[in-house]
Amino acid sequence: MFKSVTIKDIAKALGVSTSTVSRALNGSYEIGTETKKLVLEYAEKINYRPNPIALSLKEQKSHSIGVVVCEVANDYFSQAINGIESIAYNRGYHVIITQTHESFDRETANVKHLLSRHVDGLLVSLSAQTTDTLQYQDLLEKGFPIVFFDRAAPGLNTHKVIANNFKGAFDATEALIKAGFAKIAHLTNSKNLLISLERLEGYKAALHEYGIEFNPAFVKHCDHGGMIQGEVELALKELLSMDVPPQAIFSGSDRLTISSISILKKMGIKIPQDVALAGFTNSDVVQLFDPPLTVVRQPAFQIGQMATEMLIKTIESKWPVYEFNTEKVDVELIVRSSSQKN
Amino acid sequence: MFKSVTIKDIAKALGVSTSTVSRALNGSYEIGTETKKLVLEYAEKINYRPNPIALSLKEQKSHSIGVVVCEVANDYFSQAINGIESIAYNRGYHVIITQTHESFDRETANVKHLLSRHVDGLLVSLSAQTTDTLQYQDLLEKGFPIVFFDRAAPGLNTHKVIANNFKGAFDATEALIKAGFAKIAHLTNSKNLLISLERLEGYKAALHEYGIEFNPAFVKHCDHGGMIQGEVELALKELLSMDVPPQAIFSGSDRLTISSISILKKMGIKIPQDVALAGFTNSDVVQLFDPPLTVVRQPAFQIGQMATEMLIKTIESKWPVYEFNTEKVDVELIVRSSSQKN
DNA sequence: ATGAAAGCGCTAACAA
DNA sequence: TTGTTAGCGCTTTCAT
Repeated sequence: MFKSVTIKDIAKALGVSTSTVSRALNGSYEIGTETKKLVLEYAEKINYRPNPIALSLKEQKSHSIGVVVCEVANDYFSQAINGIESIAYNRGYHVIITQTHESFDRETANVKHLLSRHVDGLLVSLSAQTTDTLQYQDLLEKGFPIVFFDRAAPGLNTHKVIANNFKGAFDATEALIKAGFAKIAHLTNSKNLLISLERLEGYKAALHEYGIEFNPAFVKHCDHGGMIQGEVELALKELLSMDVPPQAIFSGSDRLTISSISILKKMGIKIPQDVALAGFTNSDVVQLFDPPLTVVRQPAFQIGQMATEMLIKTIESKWPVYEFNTEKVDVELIVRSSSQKN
Repeated sequence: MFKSVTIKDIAKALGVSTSTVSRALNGSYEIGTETKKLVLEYAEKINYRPNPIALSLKEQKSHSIGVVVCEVANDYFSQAINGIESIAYNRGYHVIITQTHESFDRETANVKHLLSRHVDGLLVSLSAQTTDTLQYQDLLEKGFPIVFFDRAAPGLNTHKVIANNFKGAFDATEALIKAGFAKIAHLTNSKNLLISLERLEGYKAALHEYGIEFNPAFVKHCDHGGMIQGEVELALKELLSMDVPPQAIFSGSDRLTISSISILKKMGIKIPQDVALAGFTNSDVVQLFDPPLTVVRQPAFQIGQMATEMLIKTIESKWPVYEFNTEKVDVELIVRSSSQKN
C-alpha cells in the first residue's frame, strides 16, 4: 500500500490531538469554529483522505458487496454487472464478482469466499445446478442481507428482482404462432431454475391461448445451461430428427439462443426457412445477424441497479428488515426476420 | 459486516494467548506441537477465517488492485477483465473496476478514487482523450506499481502488455488487398493512442508492400473512440461521399467495427458489395453476422492475465523494481466473407 | 472545547 | 515455548 497522510500527521502538524482532528473532519459540533476551520483547511491542503481500511475495521463494515453469477462473459450478466457497479460506486461500495459456471459446488465455494471477505451483502443469481438453497436460508435467518436477481431461490423470504418471464415467453411464442407456426419447440435451461418454469408456463399459455396442443416432447431442458460441450447440439438434433419435427424454436436463455444459431448454421439448417427462431438474449448485435434475430430482451442494466439499491438499503437499514418485496420488471419483444415465415 | 469468530475467541476458549493462536495459525516454528494441533483443530471446528480487513490494516496492503478501462460493455475489455479476475482471485486480490468512457477527466478522477481506496497497484488502459500521463509518471517515480495493457502510455517506464498491433493491421489490410481491393480506407481511434498509431503504421506498411499509394484522406480518426453520437457515422459518410470513395474499410477498434456495420446497414450500404470491411474486434458472434465478419482478434483474456501476473509480481516484490518489460502478444486474423470481393 | 485512552482483529518485537 | 504489549488509522467514551 501507499504511504499516505493520516489523521496523526495532521494532529502533529497542528499541535492538536487526533480526536480533535477526527471531530473537525466529521463535522462534530463539540469543537471550536476556529480549530475546525484550521484542521479542514490543512487537511484540504495536504489532500488528506481517510483510510477506508481503518474505517472498515472500526465500523465492522467492509463496504463491499459480493456478486454471484454463472458467468460474466454473457450479455445479460455483463449488463447487469454494469448496473450493479454504477450504483455501488456512487454509494461507496465496491463489488466483488464471482462466477459459478453453473456449478453448485462453485456457488457454495464462492459464497464462502465472499463471506470470508466480509462482504456486507450478497447479490445472487443461482447456478443452473442449484436446488439446495440452505446456505442462503441460514444467512437470511441471521439477518444477513441478500438480494436475488434473475434466478431467484423459490421459498426464500428476501428481496428479489426478476423479469416478467411469463410474459416474455408468452410474447415470443405468440409471435411465432402469429407468423404461422404451430409446431413450436422450447429449448430451455435447467428445470431447477424458477425462470425456466416461468418461461415454460408462458410458452404453454400462448399455445393454449391459440388452441395449440402442448407437446412435452417439444420441450428440451439443458441442465447445465449450455455450459457443457454438446449439450445444446444434442437437444437440437433430437428435436430436428423427430418424426414430426418443430417448425420453430423458442429458446429460453441468452447462452442457448446464441449457441443455437451457431449450431444450426453449422448443421446447415437455414433460419427461418428450415426452422424459425426466437429467444431470450441481451446481445446488442443480434440485428446484425443473418437473419436478424427475434428476441426477448430484459432491462439487465436496470435490474442490476434495482437489486443493488435494494441491497444497499437493507445493508444500511438501522433496524432489522423483515418486509421484503419482489420487483417484477417488464421485458421487451423485438420481432425481426428469424421468426418470420419465408 | 457479520459477527464472526476472532482469534480472541479461540484464545479465550483454549485458555491461551492470542499470539499463541496467531503463531499456530501461521505455522510458526516457535510453538509446541501439541498447542499448535489443538489450536488448528479448534479453529477448523468453529470454521475460523482471518479478518482480511484487520490484516490489511496491519500489513498496510489492501490486497486489491484497481482497473482503469474505457468501458466494460466491450467485448475486448470484458474478456480482459475476465482474465484479470481469474488471476487476481487465485492470488487473493480483489479487483475494483472503473470506467473512463474515454474521458481524461474521468480517468484522473478514477485514479484518485482508486488511490484513496488504497489499491496496491493499477492496471490501466488509457482513455482515447488522454495525452497527459503525468499522474502515472508521479506514481511510478514513487515506486507505485502500474501495468499498462492494450493502450499504454508512451514514454513511461513500467510494465506493458500490448498486442502486436502493427501485424494485426498489416494482416487485415493485406487480406483486403489480396481480395482485390486497392482503395482501402482506415477508420481508427483517437490519434492520442499509441495503438492507433501502430495500427496506422501496419496499414501503411501493407499498402506500401503491395505498391499502393497511401492516401491521407482515407484515414479517419474518431477522437472519442466512437463514444460520441454521430462520430462514426460522420466519418463513414465523409469516406463514402468522396469523389473516389474507398472500396474497403479497415477499422481499428472493437467499438468502431461494430458501429460501422450497424451504420452501413442503416445507410443501405451492402457489405462487401458496396464496401468491404475488416476490423479489430473481440466479439464472439461475428461469424453469425450478415455477412460473416473478417476480424483481427486479440487474446484479450490472456492479455488480462499476463498484465495481472506482472502487476502482482511487482506488488509483491521484496525489492524496488527497476527493470520493466513490454510483452507483445500475437493477434489472429480470421478471414470471412465481409472482406471478399463478390 | 479539547485531550487521553480504549478498541476494532491481527502480527511481531520483546520478555519471561 | 508462551505471554504481554504496542501499533496499523480511525472513532468515541470518558475526563478535564
